[in-house]
Order: sequence, then C-alpha cells, then structure tokens
Amino acid sequence: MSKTSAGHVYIPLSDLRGNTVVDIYGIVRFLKKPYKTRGSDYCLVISLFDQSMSDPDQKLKCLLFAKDMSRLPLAEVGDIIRFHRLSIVNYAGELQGQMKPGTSWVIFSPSIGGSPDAIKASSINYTITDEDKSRVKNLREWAASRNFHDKKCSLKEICPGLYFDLVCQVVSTCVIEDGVCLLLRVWDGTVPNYPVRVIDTEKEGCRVHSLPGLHRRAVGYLYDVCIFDDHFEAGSQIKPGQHVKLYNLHAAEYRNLESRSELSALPVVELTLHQGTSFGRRIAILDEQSEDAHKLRRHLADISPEVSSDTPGKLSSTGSPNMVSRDNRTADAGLANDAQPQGNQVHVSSAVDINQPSTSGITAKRLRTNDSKVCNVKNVNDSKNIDTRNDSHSDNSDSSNANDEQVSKKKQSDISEELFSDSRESRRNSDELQPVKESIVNGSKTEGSAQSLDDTRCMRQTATVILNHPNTKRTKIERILQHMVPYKFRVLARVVDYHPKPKSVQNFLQLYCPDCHFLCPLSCHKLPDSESTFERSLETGRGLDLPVGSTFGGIQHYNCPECVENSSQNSDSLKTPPILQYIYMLRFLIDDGTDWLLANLWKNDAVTFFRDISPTDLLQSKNLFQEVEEMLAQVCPAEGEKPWIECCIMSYRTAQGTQYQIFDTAIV
DNA sequence: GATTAGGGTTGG
Repeated sequence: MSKTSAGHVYIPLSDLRGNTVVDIYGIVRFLKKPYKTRGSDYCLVISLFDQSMSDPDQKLKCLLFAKDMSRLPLAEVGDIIRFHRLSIVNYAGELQGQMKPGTSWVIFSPSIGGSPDAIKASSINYTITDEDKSRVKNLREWAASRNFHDKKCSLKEICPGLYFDLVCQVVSTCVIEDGVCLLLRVWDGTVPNYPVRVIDTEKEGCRVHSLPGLHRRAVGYLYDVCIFDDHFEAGSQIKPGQHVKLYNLHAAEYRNLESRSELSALPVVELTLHQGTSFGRRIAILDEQSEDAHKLRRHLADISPEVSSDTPGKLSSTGSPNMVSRDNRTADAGLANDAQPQGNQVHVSSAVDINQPSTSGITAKRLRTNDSKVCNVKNVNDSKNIDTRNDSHSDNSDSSNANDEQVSKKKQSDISEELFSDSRESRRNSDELQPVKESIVNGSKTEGSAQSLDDTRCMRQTATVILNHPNTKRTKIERILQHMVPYKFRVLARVVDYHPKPKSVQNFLQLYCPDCHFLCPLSCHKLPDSESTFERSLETGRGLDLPVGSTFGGIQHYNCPECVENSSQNSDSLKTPPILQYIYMLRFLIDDGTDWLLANLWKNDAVTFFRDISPTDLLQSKNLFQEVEEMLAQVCPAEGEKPWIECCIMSYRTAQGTQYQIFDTAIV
C-alpha cells in the first residue's frame, strides 16, 4: 500500500563515500550464501550494482552480519534490494556496505510487472511510497534491458588471457587423466585469431569418443578444451553431439613453447576450464530447445551443412564461398578413432606463420580469420614503468604546423603541455582540443579519394607499416577507448606530437633494469625524490651518477642502483646486480579524427619501430642517431601536414589507468 | 561488547 514519501534520499551506488550512512537501492549481482562465522554471527556477502555503474565490473560489496540468519537479506541474484541506514566503510581500498543497528532492508523481485510490494523485509513495518514503486519499476526495466552477466564470446573473438563463456557443440571427448582432466573437442563454427593448443590424443591409453559424421563436418573448426577437477564429473556426462555452454572458460596464454620466436609471432592460447567455481565457472549442457542451442545449430548448418554420416562433408570442396582456411594438422590427426576424410584441402592462408614447434605432443594451429577483433595481452606488466610525466615537456616549436592544421599556437601548446599528463578527462572536456580533431578530420577529407578511414581499398601511403596481422581490420580510436582492456588493435592515425624529441642521445634514451624495472633517463644525475638508496650507491659512480658495472663495446654499462641496494640489504651481495639496459621510451599522441590517445613505444617494440636501430647504436654512431631523428620527423614532421601512420596498439591496465602501447610497427 | 570476514580466475 502506497504511503507518503518517507523522506529518504537514495544515493546512486557510484556516488557513495566511505564513513557515511546511506539509503540505497541496488540489484543483487552476487550473493554468497550465509554461513556461521567463528564469532557469534552469521555472515552474508552480497554485491550490488545499479544504473550509475557504467563499468560492468563495478559493484558495492556488502558484508552483513546478524545473530540470526533470518535477519539477513536472503535475496537471490537479480533481486532488487533497498537498504536504509546502511553503513559505508572503506575496506582494502574499496567501499563496503555494512549493517549496523538501525539498518533495515527490503527485497523486491526483479520481474517486470511483478508485484510492487516487497517479497522480504527486515521488519514488518516498512514503507513503500509511490516513489519507491517507480524506482523499483525503473530498476527492473533497466536490468531487463541489459544483459549484465553475459560474457558470451565466440572462438573468433578470443584473445590471450580472456575469460569468457563459450556456447559450442561437443564433437569428441577423451579422458586425459581420470577425475582430473577431460578433453572436449568442440566447435562453434568460428576460427580464432590465435593459434590454439592441440592436445595429443594419439598417445597410448587415450580413448576418444566421437561422432564420425559430426567430426567430418567440423574439421577445420575443432578446438580443444581441457576440463579440470571440479568440472570433470559434469564434463563426463557430456555426449558428443551435445550443445554445451562453458562458463568462465580461460583462453590462457600457453607459455611452454617458444611460439614467439619473432616479435610478430602470435601467442598460443589453451582453452581451459580451471578448477573451482568462482566467477560462475561451470559446464551447462544446453537444452536443445534453448535459444543458444538454436542459434548455434543454425550457424553450424550455415557454415557446414549436416550430411549423412557416411557422406563426405561439403567442406571438402575448395572454393566454397563460405570456405574458411582449413588446417587438419589440428585435432584431426589426434582422433585415431575417427574416420578422416581424405582430400580435404588444407592450407593456411596469408595468416601469420607462428613457427609452431611440435613438442610434447602438442601442436598449435593458426587459421585465417576475417574478424576485426584482435587480441589482448597479459604480460605487459613491464609497461607499468612507462611514465614520462616527470620528463621535460615538449617544445612548442615542434608544433609549428599550426596554421596548416588550423590550430592556433596556443592550442597546440596546450596539447604539448598535456601530452604527458594522462588526464584524458581533462582533455576530453577541453573545448580547445576540438579544433585539432576537426583539422584532422578535414585533413582526411581533402586527401584525394580517401573518403573514410575505413576505406581499406584506398591505396594510402603511410609513414609506418605494421608487421603482420594482415587479416585484422582497423579500429577507430573512438572505439579503442571504449573497448575492454587488455586488447590489441590495428589503427590508422596521425602523430600529432611525440616525446621526447631527439635533441641529444642523453635526453632521448633511458636506462632500464630488467629485474626490478628501475628506470631513469640517461641524462639523469639524480634519482627522483632523493632516494637514499641511490645516494648511497653514488660512491662508485663515474660519468653518470650510477654505479658502473662494466664497459664493453666502448659503451659504459651501469649496475642497477636499486638492485645493488636491495642485495646489500638482503645480504645477497654475492649475486651480481643486473646491468641497466639502454632503451627507447617514447610517447606518441595519435589522433584519427574520431578521438586521440597517448601511445607508448619502448624496448624491443621501439627497436622494431626504428628499423632495428638499437639504442646502443645511437651511442656509437651519430649517423644512426640522425637517422632516428629523421625517421621521427618523417612520422611527425614539425612543419606541414602530418602523414598517416598505421600501427598496432595494445591496451593494458596499470595502477594509473589504461595505457596504450605501440608494437609490431616499423617506420617505412 | 567485540568479534566474525572482508567474493574471485591464471596448473594443467
């Protein structure tokens, strides 16, 4: 029954602050069933979200204690819950909701058109105003309109490190280790961008169960999934031919083989359903009438029509319009029990050759794809040290093409000053950036037949080329900024500015410790913030204020002062401290007319970029330093129109937020 | 009255 407003002000969950007591509404995203603590209470852990949370991973965790379980809000995922007088505290860097004496709660069902009344409440006396009803209605409709928990991904979309849900058909099964590891050989009718580890099922003791007819249909699309531990039992129930959904499958980067012998080689992924059930990890056998099963069946029938089991599949004919490059080095070879069609044409198209070694019974495959989605990366932690914000700012004189770009000097100067501040918000909100964007858009419009950045048919001369990834479509920066992280993209853009300018080798190169990631400019004479560790290490310094390790090739090398200090503290002084590496470390402001981003370029990626001229080359040859200088001027001339560049960009997260890094790109 | 516990991937 509606009552008058009780005067509560409900705070959006993203506006909450620590050490406050608030009234809130939220939708239950997660709930750990209540359990008896070792203290006197029951504990319920619950996570809430609402419309104010744009990031799908955002939530308010609530830790709720009560002497009596019935006093806890025993909701279900999806339910709407209202708290009055919930305490918000900081815990481990996050906000946490806690019940205190006086806290009350009310639970509503999530069903649209359902009763506006509560289904549970902490007290018999509660008030639901018209405003509350309207709020519940809005939340119900909002939640129904968005599929929050869907992490569904097809195989063509996977990238190393991704956790995703896979809807697929099981073609074969094989127990690898009883009770521990089960192999499911599956297909979803798509082909990954990455080579996928293949499990050897030819070895003794492997009994593969398969449907030969289905297997023939799926050849070229088959991928191996390993199901471990907790999920072995559920996996064992699966019969070949069944449609399943694997929740929280991990496209783990497979590291035990040297698949990246070249900079441009792609990482191999292995598809693994790890032990445990966190993040909803599980296997579900799909109801054949379910929407997921219907959709999958339709797609599989499109790409590889069902045929009677003794008729070779249509896919054996090459040149089919739907033909995908096939590679039956893959699962086929391993399926001793399956009759293999002979003569299915196998080839790897212009895709990347990953130089796969076949070791430990493992091969990897790489198939063609037309998909624009590329990949993400996992091991880019090194990059956390890319931060040139302490460096001197770029010089306005480098932006003297202001007139050409219809940008005033002042505006260019603002950009330069902000170039190494990562404050995207401040820049995005800056009206002064607009003319720059506009000028670039105009620039592209005046470029002969180039009507659009997406017009890949246009023969556009770029100042850089990318190495590899021929089948990857370009992504606009606007989209990159909105995309999940980490990920990799191919971009066509212009370099608006970069830093540092190669005024001297000293200001251009950095010293980097591969062990502890200590980093300092070559020109530095003091460590930042007068670190005492460094001050003490100066005693042995010569030339630069860093301890000299050795001199070879006519180049001074320095031991890492951080590691020297740490080893002396840990009485580990017998260990030779690592030698600092000379590295490039640059940052580019690139803009493609849709938006801009700051892209880091360093270490091997930078050597590739500068056509294999290494940092130490610059120390030894003035000509090579000049060559690098000229290359940069080519990519971002101080005067005149900036050329287009094409580059690979990977995004990754650091404590400072999302960063971007250039890789597999070289100046022409 | 304080305490309890503080969600949670990455081996294969």
